[in-house]
Amino acid sequence: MNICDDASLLLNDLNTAQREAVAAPETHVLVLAGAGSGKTRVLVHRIAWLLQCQLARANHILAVTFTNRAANEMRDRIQKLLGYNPSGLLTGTFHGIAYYLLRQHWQLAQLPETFQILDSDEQLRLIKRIIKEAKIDDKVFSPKKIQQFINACKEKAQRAQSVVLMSTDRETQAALTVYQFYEQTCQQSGLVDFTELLLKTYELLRDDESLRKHYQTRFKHILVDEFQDTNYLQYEWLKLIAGPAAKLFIVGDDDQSIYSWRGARIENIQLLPVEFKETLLIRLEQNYRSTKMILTAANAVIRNNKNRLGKELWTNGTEGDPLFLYKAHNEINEAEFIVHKIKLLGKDYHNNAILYRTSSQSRVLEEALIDQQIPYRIYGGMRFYERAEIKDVLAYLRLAVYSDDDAAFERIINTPKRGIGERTIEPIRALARQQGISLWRASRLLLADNGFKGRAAKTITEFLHYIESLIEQTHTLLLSDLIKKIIETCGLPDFYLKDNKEEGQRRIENLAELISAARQFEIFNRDEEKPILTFLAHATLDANNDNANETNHVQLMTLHLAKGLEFKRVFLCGLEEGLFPHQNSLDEGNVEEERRLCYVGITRAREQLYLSHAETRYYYGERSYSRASRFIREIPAELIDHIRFNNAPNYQANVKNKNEKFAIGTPVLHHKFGRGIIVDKEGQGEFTRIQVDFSENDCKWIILAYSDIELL
DNA sequence: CTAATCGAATTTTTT
DNA sequence: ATTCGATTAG
Repeated sequence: MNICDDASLLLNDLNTAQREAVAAPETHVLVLAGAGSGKTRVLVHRIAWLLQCQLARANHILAVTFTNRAANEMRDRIQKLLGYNPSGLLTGTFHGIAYYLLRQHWQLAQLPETFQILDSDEQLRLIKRIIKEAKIDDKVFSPKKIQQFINACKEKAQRAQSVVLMSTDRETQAALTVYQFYEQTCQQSGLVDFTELLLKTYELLRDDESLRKHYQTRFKHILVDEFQDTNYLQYEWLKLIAGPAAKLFIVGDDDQSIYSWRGARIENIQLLPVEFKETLLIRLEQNYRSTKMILTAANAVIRNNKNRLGKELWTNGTEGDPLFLYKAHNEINEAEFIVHKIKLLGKDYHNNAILYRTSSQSRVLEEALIDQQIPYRIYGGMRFYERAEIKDVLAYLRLAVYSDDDAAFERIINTPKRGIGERTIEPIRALARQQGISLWRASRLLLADNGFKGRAAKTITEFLHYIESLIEQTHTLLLSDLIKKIIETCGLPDFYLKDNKEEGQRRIENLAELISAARQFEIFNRDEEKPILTFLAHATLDANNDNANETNHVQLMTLHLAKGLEFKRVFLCGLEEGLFPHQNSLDEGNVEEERRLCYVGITRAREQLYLSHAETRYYYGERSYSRASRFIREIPAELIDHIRFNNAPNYQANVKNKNEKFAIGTPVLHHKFGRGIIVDKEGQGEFTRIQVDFSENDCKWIILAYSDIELL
């Protein structure tokens, strides 16, 4: 048996198309992989195939994903499949790999060895600071807009000097000025934002021929997952690192492109076969996840999009249940319906996912789940390393490792409050700007020159001494002990407690968790040469500390977060015009992306799919009324079962105005059931009982009324 | 310098 | 409704 016969075992449980992809000859391959068609499987098997057929050694292979979740999953599955962990195989996110390259070549990239990664939050803070310093009117062009502008420029590989302005209006001019200052500050403070990671490596490879040759020779096979999410810079970056010889193995699905608002270019996937001649195109259309009903619905919806490569999912699986549709009176009623159904459908709560368009929709759902005492977990929101307390402590650490880090300096100079306010900081900034030095150096200079008056001099001295003591300890203490030390001595815990007792306690617990995380890190990275730097990068690049407990919870998340996941039962809620598709997308003329989002949502379900919409819901504290989403209409009616739900035929509340006389036909508003009219009444005074029709054609609700009923 | 108060803005989110 | 930020009063 030769090696390739052995490897053919890898092909055993694959279908024809998957096999064709995995065992493809050494050319470029573009795999159009529909939802649930086993794309990760193909990717992982391809790597194993290359290794086992000895087409490549592990260090010849580069595998790129977008999220850490995907990268971790890929690594796990490769190890499971091969039975060992191939050393030298480089897998990771675009940003993770770029970071790796910059750490290797920091000198060539003209960075300090201890350069720090700036997350979007810190990037925004920095931009705001610069706007203030440059005295630019932030009402003309908001900081967020400028942040987007800068990132967009970088994603087009445009430096501040080389920006090609589309328009020369005042706003754009101002944004460009900020961009210039921002670049300067980052360079000076050794700060690299997310996009900069990619841009810097891109420039490095572009401008340094020997380095470029080195990597182009090393990587003979480059595999990319979720290619539809790449932006311009990532694509250019990829082409550069691939060079003329490397073979690309690209997996993606244009129908699941839902990140255009973040710069993802669906065109890349269409461009690839044109730019890389002799690309083998393979479609994976057999779906192993969902029932026929669900797939038919998904196909029917996505068919309404004009701009697609074309693909139709099919399955050998069962017909399955029809889709269920519930029309709710309002968002509370919708939530009650979903929770009621979940309760009815058994105790395997983790089989249920509730998906929604906007995260604000989660609150009502959460309340309904609490009300019925059903365990749940909301995904998204604040992640561990994004929490203020964690970032505060890490800023101390950053300043200790690299004192010129202005972002870290600004963050903690007066956190906790030590009486260093604007009056004191402003001269430091001025000096720093004037001399072209960091805030840290400026404050030392100013102190030496007796530039601080009275109290300021004392507090600044204390602060500088404190940081200096930390700097010394970076050489002696273990990472986790250093963090522990910082927490104990910096005064943050007391500061948090003083601000808010309960919240403060939680923050302190998180700080304890940070020490554990550092300990964990030490254990898993024993031979790490620069543990502090790597830990800090890990904290920013992989902010998720998700101890995804596989416990029995209903899962709540936005549709965006659901991509790549699957659930036995999916509740897709808030299917209303204006919400989903979202009004902003309609205004921008980007319904197709919303439709792809809907397609993603539908194809998350293995067995049952519940759709729901509410006739009215609260929106920014105001009631709004909307029609059912067009996406519901795009699903063939014969696939849909309309369901009714009668959860409160006798809703009781207290009379607010006992002597009120209610006439039949009076329009009323109820916080739970929405708008209706009084159709009947019995009794009077204190125990008046009215019957209200809250939906013209459905069931009637008898209300024993009325503190929360408003007469209209 | 800090605390309180008022007003504006509010899709989606990874790295 | 709720949050964040800027302005204003202590």
